[in-house]
Amino acid sequence: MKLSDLIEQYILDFFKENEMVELKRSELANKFNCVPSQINYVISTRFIPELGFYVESRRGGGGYIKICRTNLNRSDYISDIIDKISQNLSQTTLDVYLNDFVRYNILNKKTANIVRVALSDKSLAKVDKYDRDLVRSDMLKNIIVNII
Amino acid sequence: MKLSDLIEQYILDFFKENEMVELKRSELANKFNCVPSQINYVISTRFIPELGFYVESRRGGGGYIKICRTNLNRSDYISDIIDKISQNLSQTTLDVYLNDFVRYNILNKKTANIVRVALSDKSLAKVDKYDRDLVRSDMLKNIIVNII
DNA sequence: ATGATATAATAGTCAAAGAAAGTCAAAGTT
DNA sequence: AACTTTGACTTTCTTTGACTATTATATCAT
Repeated sequence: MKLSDLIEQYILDFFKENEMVELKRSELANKFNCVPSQINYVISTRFIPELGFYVESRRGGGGYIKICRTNLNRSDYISDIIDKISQNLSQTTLDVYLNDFVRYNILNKKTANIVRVALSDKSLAKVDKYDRDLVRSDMLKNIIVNII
Repeated sequence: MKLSDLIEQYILDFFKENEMVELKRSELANKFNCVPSQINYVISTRFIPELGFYVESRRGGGGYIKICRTNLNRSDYISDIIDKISQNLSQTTLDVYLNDFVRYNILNKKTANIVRVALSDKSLAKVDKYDRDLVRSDMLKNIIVNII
């Protein structure tokens, strides 16, 4: 598994117990034997506002990175999410969303997987490359609208 | 025997033990002393949904190609369907299939509906009108081999 | 004590380098 | 003609590092 995925998982594990995770960037980088900015990469690709994570941090002595998730209930989450899904949805970001949907019980694992497959680049191979992310976004939005 | 056939056989051998094979394109190319794109050729000509395979991949560091197999024999019904889904799948025909799937307990109603919405013309609005049926066909085939 | 300044300890940014896989068309085989 | 092999070029995602920005603490002058 990729380093970034490991770090993501490590952080996500905290959320099983907690609403909020506070970490020291350099410590974490140390634990995973990487440069500190790798942590920023993971956060900016996986702990995104669209999924209800918000991140605050402080530099200097005693600095920290705090990741919180807004604890929406299921129906609030659903009504919010459509607006937040941007016009462009990459395969990778879709994955991040789908994991979240499973967490919120919007889709079960099996269905999420079907959606993942249906909207994959492979399935969309015949769609113009530059339109794929647009189409994916439309599809996901339609799915969500329909669930409501 | 042709190189492509050798590679095909090599991959198929894994399936004797396993339902899923994950490989590194460049490693495999190396083992067979060929260019990496040869692997793509083998996959795209032999590991296709029509034959019960579902393929997914990822680029970048830690990338991979994952091939999953569905035992089409397990269900004559399904393999028939895949054969029947031609290159072109209209919205209407999709509906027919989906109803069948529900009847045969392959998908539950809710999931079938999600698929219906995801593959609808509305979701595919940004896809060239003349390509929609092609895309729909690819999507459904991938879904089918994936769910079994 | 007080305020000013330096120093150390953090975190952030951004672009380049790296590590895969994908595409496509030309050339080669059968 | 159909299928296979090859390779140059593209795209996607990750890792790294040099440089910047911010904050806390220590030190120094008054």
